[in-house]
Amino acid sequence: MSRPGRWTGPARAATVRHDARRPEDTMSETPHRYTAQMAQQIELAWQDRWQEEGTFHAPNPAGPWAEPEKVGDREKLLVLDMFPYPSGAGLHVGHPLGYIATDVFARYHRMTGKNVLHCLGYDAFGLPAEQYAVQTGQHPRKTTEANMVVMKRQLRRLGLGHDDRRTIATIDPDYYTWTQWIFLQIFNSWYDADAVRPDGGVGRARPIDELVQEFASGARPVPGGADWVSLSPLERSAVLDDFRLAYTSEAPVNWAPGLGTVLSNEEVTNDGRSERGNYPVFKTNLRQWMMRITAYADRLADDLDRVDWPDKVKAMQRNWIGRSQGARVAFPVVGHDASIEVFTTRPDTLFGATFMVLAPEHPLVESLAPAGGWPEGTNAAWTAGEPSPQAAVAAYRLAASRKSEIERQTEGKDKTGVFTGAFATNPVNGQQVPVFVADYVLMGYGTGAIMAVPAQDERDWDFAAKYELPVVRTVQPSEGHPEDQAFTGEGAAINSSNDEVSLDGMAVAEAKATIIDWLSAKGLGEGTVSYKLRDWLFSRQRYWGEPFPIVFDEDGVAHAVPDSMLPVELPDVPDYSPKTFDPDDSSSQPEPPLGRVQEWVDVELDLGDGRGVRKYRRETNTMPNWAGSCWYYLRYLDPANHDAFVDPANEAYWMGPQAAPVAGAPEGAKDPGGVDLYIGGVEHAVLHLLYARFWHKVLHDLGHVSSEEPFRKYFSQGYIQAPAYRDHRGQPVEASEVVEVPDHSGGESSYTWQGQPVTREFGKIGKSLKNVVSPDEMCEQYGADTLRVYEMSMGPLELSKPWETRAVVGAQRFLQRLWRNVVDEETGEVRVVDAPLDDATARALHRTIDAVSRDFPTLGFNTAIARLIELNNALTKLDAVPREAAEKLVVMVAPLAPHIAEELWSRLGHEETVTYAPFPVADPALLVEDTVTCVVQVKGKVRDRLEVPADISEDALREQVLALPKIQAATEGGIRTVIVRAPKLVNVVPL
RNA sequence: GCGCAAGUGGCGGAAUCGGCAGACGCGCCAGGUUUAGGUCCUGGUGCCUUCGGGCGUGCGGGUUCAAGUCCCGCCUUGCGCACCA
Repeated sequence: MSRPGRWTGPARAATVRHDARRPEDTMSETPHRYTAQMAQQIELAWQDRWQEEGTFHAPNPAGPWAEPEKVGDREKLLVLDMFPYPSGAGLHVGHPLGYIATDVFARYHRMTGKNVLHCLGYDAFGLPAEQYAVQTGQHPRKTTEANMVVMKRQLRRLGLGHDDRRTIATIDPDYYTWTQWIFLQIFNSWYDADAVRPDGGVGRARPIDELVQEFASGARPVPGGADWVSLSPLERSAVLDDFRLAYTSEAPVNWAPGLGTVLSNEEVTNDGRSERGNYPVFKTNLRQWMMRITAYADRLADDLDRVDWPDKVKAMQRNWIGRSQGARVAFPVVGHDASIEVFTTRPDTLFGATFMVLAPEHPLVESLAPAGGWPEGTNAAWTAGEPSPQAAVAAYRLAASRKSEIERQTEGKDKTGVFTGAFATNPVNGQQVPVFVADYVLMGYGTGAIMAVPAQDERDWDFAAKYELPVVRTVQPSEGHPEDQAFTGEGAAINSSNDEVSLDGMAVAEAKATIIDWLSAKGLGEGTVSYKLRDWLFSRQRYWGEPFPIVFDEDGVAHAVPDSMLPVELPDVPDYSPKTFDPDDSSSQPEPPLGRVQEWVDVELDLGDGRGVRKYRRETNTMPNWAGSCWYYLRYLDPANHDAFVDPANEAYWMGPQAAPVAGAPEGAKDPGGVDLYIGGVEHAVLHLLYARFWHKVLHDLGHVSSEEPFRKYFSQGYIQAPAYRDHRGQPVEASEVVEVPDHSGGESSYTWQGQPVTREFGKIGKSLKNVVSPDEMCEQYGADTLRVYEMSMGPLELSKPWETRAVVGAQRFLQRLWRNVVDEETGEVRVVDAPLDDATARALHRTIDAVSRDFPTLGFNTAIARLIELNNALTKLDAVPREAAEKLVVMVAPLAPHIAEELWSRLGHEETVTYAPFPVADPALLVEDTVTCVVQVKGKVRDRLEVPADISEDALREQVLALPKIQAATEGGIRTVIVRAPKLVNVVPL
């Protein structure tokens, strides 16, 4: 290796010159020390150079930016962070944690020769952006764009190696053109549950035109039995709405008057409030846009097996989808045409069903209750003191409708209900069982009705106990099971036979299968699957979102705006604020702000459908902010493409399925493809991550993308918490103004704010706890490289950990020592020597290379930094640092602290950026030691140590150890055994 | 209540297979540089100790020559779900 011995700065290098130093440094004896000011100059200079040279531009194989010669046969790597919302408050030090981690990972892989795509855009539509605008009295476009400028500056200051050409924002018409286009793809599709997919699975999205053709030709019967040709456009539209993947329906939706908009189930907390703003949410019947995500429930659940995600997040998604196997069984109502359909996961316990329960909202409830008084012999406890079943049911339903979700919950396990006065027939044994209404059965799950089996279900047991209902055990409880409790475990079926079928003696699984077969054969029921997942409510009564590319004709039929007319631009309006109401006014109705813009709403268009120019009304709802984040990662791949949302070749290159499936995938699983590494917070586990998977699968079915999953590997990073302080009233006080008072007797420090004592806690960084630490102030006080190294050294990425500003100096000292190993602090000269490495240094260097190149790909940045510090400290102790060691160390530090690495790399005589310098490779010969310290134990406790050759034989080692004086002394009474694990350990066990 | 994850120095955290517990950093202690403070540098730093050693990875048991690591029971904290039939 031949390098200039002295730095001769290349003309274009960003290298800081002597004359750039600050006045106070000229007074000092170490004017060339790596200080915060020095770091600042270096960092800004290199950020400029990166931008000028397009250092992080990733070549595409196809599309407008095609550079196939630069792509070559390099392996690709797509590394992304979750789409950030450009907050008006700016970033705090918790935000960049993930961004820095992906950057280190991306930079490391560039040094291994991969074609790495890493970039970041802005999720700029949506409620928070709009609320911020309303608060500040400015148009959301203005505030959002201003926020993006601030955030871009903050991110740039951190030295993130993003391909800046690919920075997109959801609010750009060029972007939301394609969001609307994808919406129309979904609108114009239906889910054919019987269609065979190329991968052999069953069920996929197909164009709606194909369905229309099948209806028209008679190949597929029109639901309801009508003849397609004779249906009116409105009737056809209604039929298709039952098939489309995006459709309007009149259904109970989540209405938050305080927010002025409806919300999806995923945006409502389980205590019935809005996730954003914590407003009460009410169920109201409204015509709204829905997405048929339920069609994909199975694939969304199954395909989790093929992605590399945290188990916790997979569990959360599976839980949300809530798939359970069971059976539907019909119970005919006595003296009535109707049957009550129930869903049960325990059809094996049918013989133990002793009563039934309907949800208060169940449509049959009203007609079930017989006119007149209570049936003969009705238990007084069942009547709630009402004179008749109809009165009792009406009173109960009214009471239930007035209860909020919270009330239903806080009432806990105390079951309430009333008898409807009706009986139904248990199909397996002909027994007539009473039918109740009770709010422990939920309308939103299964069929909204259950068969109650108190012997095998705790909830039913509680209800039966309270209302004195019979209990029939149909599963033999295990020995010692209390008599007064339901038995939900495994056991042999008992009391379960009729003239045709007997389950007695069967285990649960066999009994289920047997009874389902019998029910199916008799036409009384069938095996089925039930899901918790509901269709996705997709409209919002908000201004700041993508307009729907939909117009309604005078009959009220929805029509897609033709692709050629996209985008449907969001009109600029003077009044963009949503109409909000008293948060508790459940009778209020949403009013979309776009509805106020008459001249935008009423249009005359030729949709190109042969009907010529006609009058239409535009859809005035807007899309939820999830729309933009459902596909942004695809746009990164080809942001300048005007012919397609992404060129298929670019999608296949960056995201296509890989040869080998992820670790842990089932045997023989096909790889789904997707982003190679996706890092973001776990708060999106069932929102963004589920919605994006759904859209991706639709796009896959329609042939637009080759990958089946958007995010092949997802990693959820922990949060950074910061100390927060409260005064005696419990009010947070400004954390930066708190003074620590050390306890001199060795106890814990106490804290004061403006002289008064305050208590400390650790919490989420933010305005509400007044504990914001901004990356800007860290960059100013220490430099971006120091901030990066500190954040990456705090601990494992997945853990939440406390921020400690005073500990940041440790990272700075490391970089300062690194600098000093290369640059003379007094003269600024490069001080490395062109001398060969001594043996110890060579070994230390290669051990570090080995460890670090195992840590970087597994996101073990904290341990990588520890090893780099060790090596750096070892070099510090040498009289002079050999060039080879310095250069390799600089290259290894570059992913973590890229600016100082670039500067040192340049001063060491390299003209090219260090970004693509090859990562050092460890020499295996230098990883094996000649001699090893052997630990000598007596009964498992360390008693001595011994330097031995690494290749020593077991016998020789045993002999040497037994000859040691300490061992001799310890084994005077004789030896029971000697365990030898050559060369590292010998354990002697005396008698 | 159910499910999952985690409990290691004063603090953040290290520790492929069961094989030297506490890497690295903060803090703290001592020394050096400095008029002084800070910065910076060097060294030390689990606890106890009669200086032999003893005790130590939430608690109690077990397996093993050997346990932070494996098994059983419990406690605590965090997260998720929460009448889902």
